[in-house]
Amino acid sequence: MNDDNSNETDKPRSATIVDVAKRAKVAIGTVSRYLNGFPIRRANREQIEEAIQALRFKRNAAAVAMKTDVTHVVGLLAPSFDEFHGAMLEHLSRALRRDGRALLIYCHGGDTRLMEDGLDYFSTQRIDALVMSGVAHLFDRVDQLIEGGVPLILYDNDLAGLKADRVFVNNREAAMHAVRHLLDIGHRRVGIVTGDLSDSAANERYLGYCDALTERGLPVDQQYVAPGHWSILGGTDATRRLMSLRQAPTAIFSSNYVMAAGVLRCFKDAKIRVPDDVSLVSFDDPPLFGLYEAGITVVAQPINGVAQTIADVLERRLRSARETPFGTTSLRCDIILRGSTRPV
Amino acid sequence: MNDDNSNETDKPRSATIVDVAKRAKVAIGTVSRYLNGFPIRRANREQIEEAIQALRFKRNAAAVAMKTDVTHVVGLLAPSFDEFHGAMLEHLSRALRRDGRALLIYCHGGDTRLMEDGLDYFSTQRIDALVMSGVAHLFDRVDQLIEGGVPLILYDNDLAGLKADRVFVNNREAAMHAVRHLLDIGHRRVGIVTGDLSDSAANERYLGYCDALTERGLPVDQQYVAPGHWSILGGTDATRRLMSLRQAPTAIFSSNYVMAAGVLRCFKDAKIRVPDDVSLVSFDDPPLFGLYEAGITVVAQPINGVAQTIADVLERRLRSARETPFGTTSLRCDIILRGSTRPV
DNA sequence: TTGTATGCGTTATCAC
DNA sequence: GTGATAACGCATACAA
Repeated sequence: MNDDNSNETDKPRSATIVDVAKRAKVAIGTVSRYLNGFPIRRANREQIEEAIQALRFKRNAAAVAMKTDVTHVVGLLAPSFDEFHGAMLEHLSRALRRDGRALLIYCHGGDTRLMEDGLDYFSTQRIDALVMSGVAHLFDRVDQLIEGGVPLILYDNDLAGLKADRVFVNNREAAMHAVRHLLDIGHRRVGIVTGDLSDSAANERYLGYCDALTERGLPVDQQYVAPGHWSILGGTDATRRLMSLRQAPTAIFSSNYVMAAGVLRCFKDAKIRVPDDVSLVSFDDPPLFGLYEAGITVVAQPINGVAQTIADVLERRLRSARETPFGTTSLRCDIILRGSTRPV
Repeated sequence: MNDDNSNETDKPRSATIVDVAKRAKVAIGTVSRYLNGFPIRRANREQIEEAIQALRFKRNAAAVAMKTDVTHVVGLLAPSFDEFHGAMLEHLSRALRRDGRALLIYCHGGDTRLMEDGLDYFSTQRIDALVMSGVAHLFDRVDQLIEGGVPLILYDNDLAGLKADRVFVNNREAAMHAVRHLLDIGHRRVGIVTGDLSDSAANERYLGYCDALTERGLPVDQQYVAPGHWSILGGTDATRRLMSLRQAPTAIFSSNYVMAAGVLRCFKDAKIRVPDDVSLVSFDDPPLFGLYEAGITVVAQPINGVAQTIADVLERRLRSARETPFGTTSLRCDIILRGSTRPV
């Protein structure tokens, strides 16, 4: 008899389905059926519910996972949880909750070793699916995970060739519209601060920039293309380079908000005023951009929309087998005109 | 014999410890011993390692959890993942990883129903510990979790009476220093935008504000105390109220950065210039505050320090039994002087 | 509908 | 050190 719980120091063992069955005076299978929503005789149901309440019974997810191979946990692998990924995480977390799932997160900070460690951890934890922003050199590891039966959903940045669902924004068109706006108000020398062009997101945005120029019959002058490596420092350096050109640009398009912060940093140091001296448009719309001086004109990603879509796609794939063909969704970004741009 | 895996559509069943044992020609127990770092005969070790590689074996965390009641997963319950909680999450995630743990997150957005749902989900998932920012009306639910054997660590906001470890910042002193700075440079009418005073964080910061005034022999005039309810809108409203006083304050202290954004919003709408017309100091230092015009003077919370401390405390409590007395750590905040304050 | 029995992948407890 | 074997808590196939 283990009825005497003599060791008080240890974690108290919580009630199991057996305890519930015993107390409700029904069979263990009946309790299980109740828990899984199958029809139950009314009297039994009440007994069971009473027992569950009284015993504070909570299903043991580990045991369920072992039986069913379903954990109701989705892995999220991200480089950081800044304004962008943080917002993503928040919305995604809520959206997944709708279907009874939650996010197990792993933050790799761009470190390859950590990414691989994260993938290992996830496969040990038997996550139901993986959501991540693509990273090129992770192809093999991620592919193994997929072959191991873990559905993958890519957001933000693509990783071509993977058997995965994808949810992106229309990077190219959005960037094109942003730059077109600058051209519309008379700018002719428009600089771009790019992310790493090996990243699809950076490349697409760069191509959009080219599209806008080409559309107007303007050449793509490489001296106006400054790599900012997605970082604030990179953004500052890139801007410094751009602004020291003999023919400095009159407008700058930043491929993300982090680098735009770097751009602003440079402007601040060099006493360059926005938009009096230079116009600025940035991808992403972190909350504080609306407040900066006259406000920063931005390409606002529909982060919530991306999160909802990921949750939808995930739910469908997890529910209806795995045979569905993989799809790519592309969501439209809005351009928000604020005070950081003005006609030349 | 299930050696023929005829169904290709389903999730392929991954290798188990049994497969490894078979291939390595050792007993299953030996493999387990190897996996858990116990001494193993050299020849066996090599066999096992080869098998693990070849079979791509990954320990099944669900099975381990079932046996040991340890999941290596820590729950994080937060209202949102904005700049503050997002940064917290990022640092904490990394710090926990050091000890082989990861974060399962749940975002409640202030909704009581969601909080309770989150707690239920966590207890089903058998998290090893819970990290959260205290919320008053959750006392009973959280207490149950603790009684159920889940260690709790509180950060950001206290929830008095709970058997938990606590990691906070020196809210009161930090706020006092911030307001003292305003007094030092000659301000006499200093307004405060407070959070919900039922939250310890808001109250402490308010008390710090009072301390600074009292220290200088100044009265705490309630008309200068404007509740901003932690929200951007609340911050805007509060500021509007403060600035429409016949004797409007010449400086404002905002109890967090979200409300400070609201303050700035109000200033922008009312064409009030910072710091020419009014000085501003805010709690929290989101990345973009350093760039705003002349920069916002802030009380910077050591978010990384808090995260590391939480990880340390957690590790200790999870390792060395539960009998250790609960502790409260208070970390010091730095004041970063930037351009949003100036002498009257 | 309900009860019973089996097994999921590990760890832990034994004798060896 | 090693090899068998009994749990862990639950879902499920099967017989009733």
